[in-house]
Amino acid sequence: MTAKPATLSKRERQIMDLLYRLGRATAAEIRESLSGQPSDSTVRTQLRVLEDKGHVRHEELGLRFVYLPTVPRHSARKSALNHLVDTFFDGSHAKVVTTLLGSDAGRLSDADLDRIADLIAAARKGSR
Amino acid sequence: MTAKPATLSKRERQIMDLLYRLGRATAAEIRESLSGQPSDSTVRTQLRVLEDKGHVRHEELGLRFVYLPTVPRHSARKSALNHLVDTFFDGSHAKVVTTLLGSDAGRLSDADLDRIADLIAAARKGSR
DNA sequence: GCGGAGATGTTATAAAAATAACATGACGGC
DNA sequence: GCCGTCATGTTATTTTTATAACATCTCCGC
Repeated sequence: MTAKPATLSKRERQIMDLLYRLGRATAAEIRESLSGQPSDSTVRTQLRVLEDKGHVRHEELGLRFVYLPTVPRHSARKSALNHLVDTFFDGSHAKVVTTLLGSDAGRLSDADLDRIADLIAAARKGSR
Repeated sequence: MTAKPATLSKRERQIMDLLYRLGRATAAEIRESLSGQPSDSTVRTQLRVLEDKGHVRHEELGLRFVYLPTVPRHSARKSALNHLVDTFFDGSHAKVVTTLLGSDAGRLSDADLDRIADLIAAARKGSR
């Protein structure tokens, strides 16, 4: 029982990101996805540290541990998004949206566009 | 001349974020905005390390140094946004957009909404 | 021209992170 | 039942970070 600090080092952040992508993962799975070839024991140690700090918890699945973030994805992504908006987009949601819509990568389907258009219509109504 | 690693520690990230928010800043300005009360000398040392690693550079303004990121804000924010989209939104731009539009914080003005609507119209045209 | 305020440069030290060696325990065959 | 595999637990070591003391230099005003 050590607990507390809350700040994340670079490797810890990598692991947390991975967990948020995957939802949950075993030590072995995490290890495979990490850059560098960290030893198995390295990864597990870090997971234990993260657990100490309260960032992850584990469930026992059979005899292996499955790790997952303590902060639900939804909350974490909200903070992350806000932080990014403040840091790179002057706090403007609109700037992010226009950037995304303008992106050539264009990962938006017609259905997506429809849904977004609806949201905009709704937002307009609300503000009148 | 040491150079290289490229990975950012937590404090370093704080500083970089700050620089991206402000655009440029002196050691003193950065110090003021950092949590904890790091000594002046601490901050300057870290700035020098960041410079070593190639993340920031400085210009001499009179006799003081003004630090600024080497990677232009635009590029950095692109990477940051992509990373966030991949980590928390399953790689879907649409999900981010709907989240932002749905946010009660509602930082969107009518003018913003108009602009976004235009972009959507354009996107639709493009895909037909 | 001297002294101090406010910069920067250099070097040192404490704390944390990153990595891994070594030890232990639980199946699942043969 | 014994052995090897695959997990986990414990502890140690190296590297990097984080922080700051101490030294130096440059204007500016008196």
